[in-house]
Amino acid sequence: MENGDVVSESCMSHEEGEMMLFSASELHPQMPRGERRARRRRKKAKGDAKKRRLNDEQAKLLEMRFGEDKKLELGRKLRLATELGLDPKQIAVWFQNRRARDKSKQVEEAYLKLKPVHDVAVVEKCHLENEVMKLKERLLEAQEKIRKLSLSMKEAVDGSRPGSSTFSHQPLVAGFGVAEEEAELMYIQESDFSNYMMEWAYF
DNA sequence: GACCCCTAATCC
DNA sequence: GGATTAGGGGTC
Repeated sequence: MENGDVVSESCMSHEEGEMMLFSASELHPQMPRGERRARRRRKKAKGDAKKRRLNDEQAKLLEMRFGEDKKLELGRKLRLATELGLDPKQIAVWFQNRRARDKSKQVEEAYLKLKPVHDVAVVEKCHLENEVMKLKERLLEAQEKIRKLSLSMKEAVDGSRPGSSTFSHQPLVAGFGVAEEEAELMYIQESDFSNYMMEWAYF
């Protein structure tokens, strides 16, 4: 189709039009209903207006000029319009649409660049969360062990009074089901134990 | 008033 | 159905 050809009338049915009206209202909730109707009427009235498709040469030159500079000053617009035999408004619209296409392309490229980075980060996050869960479980287990040990030690200390020394060299946890190597740790000076428990309480 | 954004209409 | 042209509202 050459520049200047008349575009045929819309083949959209009334029902289709109403459906489109609905989607427009969803996306432009701020637009009053009356205004939407008026807008549709205006659009329909302009159904006879010419919609000019640019020919290859015009498109090629516009692309070239766009490559030189994406913005369009008044002088440049008028010159281009004369050069291509187009309405200056058309030139402005073309540049506007071209900038929009350029922007969406850039957004798409940025997305494609960021996506793998994002995906790696998600996997890493998953691993770290797993790690945190495991560490929390270990911490709970350790806290439980400490609680049991402190209880047994307290009982042992209480049982050795009165007349007991400040040192207790008995294996305090023997008989409480604690592993051998852990039991060895139980030869603790009573004062050290108290200090330790105070620190633990502080935490 | 130029520009951006969303959208409809139309082309291919 | 994607690409293109153009209308129209909103913003600065």
